[in-house]
This record gives sequence, C-alpha cells and structure tokens, in this order.
Amino acid sequence: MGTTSKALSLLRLFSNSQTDIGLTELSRQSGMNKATVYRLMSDLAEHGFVEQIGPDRLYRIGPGIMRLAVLREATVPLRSIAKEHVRALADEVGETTHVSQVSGDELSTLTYAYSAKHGTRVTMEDAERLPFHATSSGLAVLTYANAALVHSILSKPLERRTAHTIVDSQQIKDEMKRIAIRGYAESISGFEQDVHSVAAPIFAGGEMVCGALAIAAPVGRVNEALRLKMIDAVQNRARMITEIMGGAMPPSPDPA
Amino acid sequence: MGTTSKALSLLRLFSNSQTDIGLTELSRQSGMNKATVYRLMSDLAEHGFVEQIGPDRLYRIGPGIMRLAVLREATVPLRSIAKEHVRALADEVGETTHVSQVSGDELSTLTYAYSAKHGTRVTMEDAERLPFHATSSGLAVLTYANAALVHSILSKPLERRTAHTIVDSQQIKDEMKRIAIRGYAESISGFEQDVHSVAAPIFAGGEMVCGALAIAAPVGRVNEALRLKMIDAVQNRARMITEIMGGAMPPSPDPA
DNA sequence: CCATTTCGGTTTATTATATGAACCAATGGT
DNA sequence: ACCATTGGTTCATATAATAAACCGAAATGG
Repeated sequence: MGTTSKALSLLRLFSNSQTDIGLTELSRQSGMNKATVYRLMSDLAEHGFVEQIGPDRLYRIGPGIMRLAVLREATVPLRSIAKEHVRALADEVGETTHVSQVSGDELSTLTYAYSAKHGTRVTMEDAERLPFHATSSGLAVLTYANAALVHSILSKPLERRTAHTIVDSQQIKDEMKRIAIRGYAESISGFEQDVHSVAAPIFAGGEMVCGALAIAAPVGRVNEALRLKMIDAVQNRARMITEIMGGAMPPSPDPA
Repeated sequence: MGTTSKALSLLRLFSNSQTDIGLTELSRQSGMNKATVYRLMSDLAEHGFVEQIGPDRLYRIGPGIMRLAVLREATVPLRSIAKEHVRALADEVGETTHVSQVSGDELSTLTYAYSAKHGTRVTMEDAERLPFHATSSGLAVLTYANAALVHSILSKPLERRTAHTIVDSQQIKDEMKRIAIRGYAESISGFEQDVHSVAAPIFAGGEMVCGALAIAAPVGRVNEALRLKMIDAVQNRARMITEIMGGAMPPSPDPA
C-alpha cells in the first residue's frame, strides 16, 4: 500500500463513537508502527486534516476538512439539498428519515431528521457507515451501482448483524433484481432489531447512483397503511432530489 | 517534503474558482511530475477525497470529505452554530456577514449570509482563503493567535491587494495591539476596494482563537451610526458564539 | 483530411523516502 | 518505589516514490 493511502486510511478509524484517538491507539488499530503513525499524523495535522487536543494529545478530525467540505457542497450540494427533503419527509410520514452517500465502496449517513409525532423513534448516528447488504439504503444503492462495486461488496463475506440479516450473496442478487423492478428497497430488522426501513436510490450527474433516501420506523408501528405510505413517499422524494441534483433514474428492467 | 504532504497539498489547488482540474493542470500548478500527480490523485480518489468526472476525467473534491466533515461538525459544531448567527446578524444590521475559520496558517470562509435590506451588498465566495493582514477577520484572529502563527504570517512578504492594504509587518503589529484593547478589528478597503468590514474573534476550547465573525458593507453606506452598530453587533454575536463553543475570551491587556 | 498538439495514463531504472526496533522522558496507578 | 503506560525520537535498513520517455486517443487547426 502506498504511503498516502496509509495516511488516509488512518482517518477511517475516526467515527462517531471514537472521535478522539491517541497515537498508540491509532498504531494498534491500524497495525502500523507507532513511528510511522506519528509521522503520518503529523503530515495530516500540518494540513489541518486532524488536530491534537488536550493534555493527552489526542487526535481528532481537523478544521481543514471543513474548507474542502464547503467546496464540495458548492460543487455537489447533495447534503444541503438532502437536509431540506429529509426534514420534509420526516414531517410528512412522522418517522425518522436519512440520506446516505456512496464514497468508493462505503456508504455513510450524510444527514437525518427525526419526527416529533411519536415518542419512540429510530435513532441515527452522525457519519455512520452503513453495510450495503443489511440496510435498505445499501440495497437500493447496490441495485443501481456498477458491477465493480457490486462485486467488491458481495465477494467478501457478509456480516451477520441480526437474526434476519441476509448474508448469502446470491439471495442479495435476487433481491436486487426485485428492487430494480419495484424501484425501492426494504429491510425488516436486517440491520438493527425492530427497525423496518424502506429506501429509494438517488442519482446525480446522469444515471450515476450517488446515495439513497430512507425512512426507518419501529417494526411494531409499521402496518400495511404506513408501509405503503412510506414506500410512496420515499420514492417521490428521492425522485425530487435526483431531479434537483441533475440526475436521471435509469429505466426499470423489462419484468418479462 | 513527505509524500503524504505532497498529496494533501494537491487538494489546496482546488478552490471556488477552480473546482475541476485535470491531471496535466495539477502537474503544472503543483510543479510535480505528471506521473507523481497521477499516483497521488489515484490514492486520494481511492479514499473518496477526490473523484473524476466527465469525459475529460477532471478531478474534483470527492464525497469522502463529507463523511469527515459530518464527523468534524459532530465534534466541533462551529459551522452549524455559525450559520445561525451569521443569518441573524445579517438581518440585524442589514449587511453581509461571514464566519471564517483558522486551519494551520490559513483562514477560510466557513459560511456567510446576505441581507435583503439593500440592493447593493458585499458578495462572498464559498471556501475563500482570506489573507490575515488585509482583512478585518484576519487581523482579529492574528491578534489572539499564538506567536508561531503570527511569525509565520508576518515573516513572509505581505501581498498588496489594494492601495489601502497595509503591507508593513510593524504596522500590522501596532494595529494588533490596538485591536487587543478594543476587542474588534476593522479594515477599510484593505482587501477589496470599497469594502468596509469589522470583525471580532471567536474562541473555542479555552482561549484558543478558532476563527472570526465579520460584517462587511459598501464603504459609501458606512456612516458613523452604522459603523458603531456594526462594531457593537459583531462583538456581541462573537461573544455568543464563543460561549456556545465553550471558549473563553482572554482578558484584554492593561491599556497602561 | 492529414498533421500536430494535448490530453490522461503507463512503464521502468534510479533514487529518495518511509519504515520499525529500540530508546527517551513524562505521567499515572498500584 | 515501581511498573506500565503514554507521546515522541532516532537512525540503519529496506522499500516505496520519482521522473523521463512513451502510448493511444481525442481534440485542434491548417
């Protein structure tokens, strides 16, 4: 692996549940030598990608990221557009909504919204990485992704998250065919127990899938009426976002 | 320079006025060999920091940045907080407002807001890099920055932006002393002709200056009444942001 | 319509740079 | 007082980065 890749892979270790990490811990989790990690982190810090904080000199994501993020949003305003629609959709159906985004072979939460309608709700985590095979968002994206991504995901063993997680790649492929025809993906307790979610793909810059819009509700609350409402609403909103992003939905395959 | 630094420095070439850059152009502007740039950009692309787009294979900032940005904001929510206050402040004084952020030895615009009160207004650019010596924001930050940053900025020759730009480092230092006593910085046509701006520093995590809040108005509109209003409003708002960020303003020096 | 330039990308011998074991000094807990 | 941590540093060694030349494709222009 190249030195640059090693440095960037260190940034992957940061997550919502691990925002501040020390040198030794980074070394341990990355498997790289401490001296190597030190130098790489110093390089990253020099450019503001990370910063060191507190007396323990823990590292966290730095301010330099924000300049690039502002620039990215000025070019591809997916997050700011998603924020509005995620809010509107949550109000519309009274359940938690979120938009996730593809980056390489990863899918991560970009923004989400809660509804005040019910006391119980599905909760989200910032910048969480979503598994493709176990979430409705992941399946929606995978269905429209290029063959390389599909292969990259399905060739590795699929992690079992709950008793309901589909971990057989052939079953996933079959499900993808159905999703392509229906236009939406569905997952019942595949990622988190007692969470029922539906998702529709978002396209940008032609027929490139760039993410997904999803609604997630507690399983017990999803009767057939709510389910149909969720499916209808998520597809409509996803189409709206796709249009604003200058994307186009590919034609659904001939069901014959 | 380390390989990682070289890779990251390539990202610096992207700006609001240059969002998409080709391989040869990157090579030219960075002074690095084309093959080197190719490999570095490939590494960056692999991690979603850049992506290639269109038939010309131009590079632009990639989606991977957004995950880190969401993570950064979850940890240090300067931008989301700034967005609210920048909006409120613009409405309050009827002029353009913005918050900029320090990263290493750079200062860049994080967010801004326009006021609908007047037909003419100062316009802003996303993710623009602001010179420390020629903007009120820069001076406000510099005044409270550590000696290393001050030296790093003032030891290099200062670029003349307009006929009014102060380019003598000693004059800057003298001005910094005045700013420390007053608590705000002011710049009249130092950066852009006909722009009068005032700024106050923002602190986070103790007495660490992390950016500045500023108001910018057309010179012709700034009578003494408006000027005093701008100075008062910008300081109040900056104090509010500092407090929310868990920062503290250092005591102003004894004027004796 | 052909010649030229420019583009993104690739190859490979050369060379500079990254690496990691061992080592500090400092801190904190037992 | 001691041992186990921590972040950070050193330097001989080994590996990975580099740059010139090259390629095919696509514009460019006469």
